Amino acid sequence: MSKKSIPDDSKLEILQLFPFFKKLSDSYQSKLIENGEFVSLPAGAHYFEEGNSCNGIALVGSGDIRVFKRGETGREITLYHVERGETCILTASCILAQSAYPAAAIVDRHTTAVLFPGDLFRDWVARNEVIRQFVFFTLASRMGAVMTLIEELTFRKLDERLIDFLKGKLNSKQTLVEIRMTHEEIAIELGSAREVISRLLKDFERRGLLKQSRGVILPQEALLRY
Amino acid sequence: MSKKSIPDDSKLEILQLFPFFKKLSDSYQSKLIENGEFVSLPAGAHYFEEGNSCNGIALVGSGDIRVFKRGETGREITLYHVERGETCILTASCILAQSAYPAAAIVDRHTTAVLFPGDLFRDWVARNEVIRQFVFFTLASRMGAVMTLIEELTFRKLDERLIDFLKGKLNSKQTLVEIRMTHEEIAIELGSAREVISRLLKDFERRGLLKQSRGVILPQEALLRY
DNA sequence: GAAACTGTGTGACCTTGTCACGGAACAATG
DNA sequence: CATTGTTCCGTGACAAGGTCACACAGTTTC
Repeated sequence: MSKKSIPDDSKLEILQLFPFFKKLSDSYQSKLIENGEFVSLPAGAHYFEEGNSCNGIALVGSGDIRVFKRGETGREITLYHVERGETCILTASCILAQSAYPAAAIVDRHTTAVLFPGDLFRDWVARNEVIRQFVFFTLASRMGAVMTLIEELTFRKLDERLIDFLKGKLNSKQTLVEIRMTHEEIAIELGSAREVISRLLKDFERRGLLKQSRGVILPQEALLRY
Repeated sequence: MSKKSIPDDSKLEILQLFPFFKKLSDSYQSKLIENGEFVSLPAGAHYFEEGNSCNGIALVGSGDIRVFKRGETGREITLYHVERGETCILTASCILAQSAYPAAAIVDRHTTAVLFPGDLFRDWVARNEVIRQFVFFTLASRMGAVMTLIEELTFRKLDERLIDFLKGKLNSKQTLVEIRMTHEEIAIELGSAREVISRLLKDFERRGLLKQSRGVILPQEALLRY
């Protein structure tokens, strides 16, 4: 994990992505700016391994941290991503309950964040209503998301989930842009196997829902109708 | 949901199952006793449906509430049980984040509990360190449990999961007592289908791991070696 | 351009979920 | 106790998805 010091204004820039920050009193705003550390995490860095204890919480300004579970066979499933304007609430939960981290996390794309020491954070949650609300709200929504994931895994078919996943990749852009992911990466997102994703994508291609080339998927109009 | 008033001492009896209660100041202990309502929930009662909002949190004294997800096909998967000395932390999370309940819950066995109004509970969590610790600790451990469930669903085979489940039923008793559950009930616990459980159990029976009769599974020595 | 690596395609096989039955054990009733 | 209905279990056929083995096509390295 590489870190370097940076003037307060880039910390401020990140903190301002979080609506709760603006609701804080001036004195708390300064506390956060003073005690937060600006960190820069290179892609590929292991943010957490399963069983680690947490000693800091990060508010992410840019990049992407992937939180996932790894099975004994080496297969993986992504639980969720932490991106611009979000925080890894699982870390918070560990800090507050002083328990071990129940998953692994890796930096998918180069990430910048403001990092706060765990004990300080615990103290703030105890004293400040706004921060506490933020924590509870984020915890509850992740909890809901994780339960929805269980529902998906248990009841939905993979082809539907794959189509939803691809459409989700487009929604953020709005147009039919190409998706630069390998079949392996997609399998990891959905908790499936590479071969299975290959088969499904091939089938989608035959049905005219998309075109493929090495490392690239180019969705077609037809995909959106599913 | 049937409720009836009961003298304070049965409320006290339930509250004393929770370690955090003893750590509270006398004044908070009295607050809890005064403001808690003793409730008795008959088996089969719908405690919550998905999407409900939560207006109270229950500390369970006896019985069993099952929290689960239901798929479109009618299949179900159990997320966890709330039993003696536990609380449905998901309710707490909803109350604190003022969000909707992301699952369904049903009373599996007749349950007694002490129920607190949501807004009062929210206030206590804000003011009292002991209660807040309790909430965070419980939230974190459920979060961990749910993530472990995802891991199980994604990576482990059903026969292993079924054996673990059966052994888990024994651990609480310690001896090779009979397990009184139908195949259907087991399927619901594991998020599988009745026919699949039937097949596996039949296979286990052939291999001498257990004996079966209608509604009853009688584990054998051999089961423990798996 | 040969070698090494990475990404994709495919067939065979196994596990699990689904559907459609049939039948056995049990309970309630006249 | 015979009849009827309900609950629970067994089974075969098929579909979906995970696993394994291996071939081969693009890319990068040297």
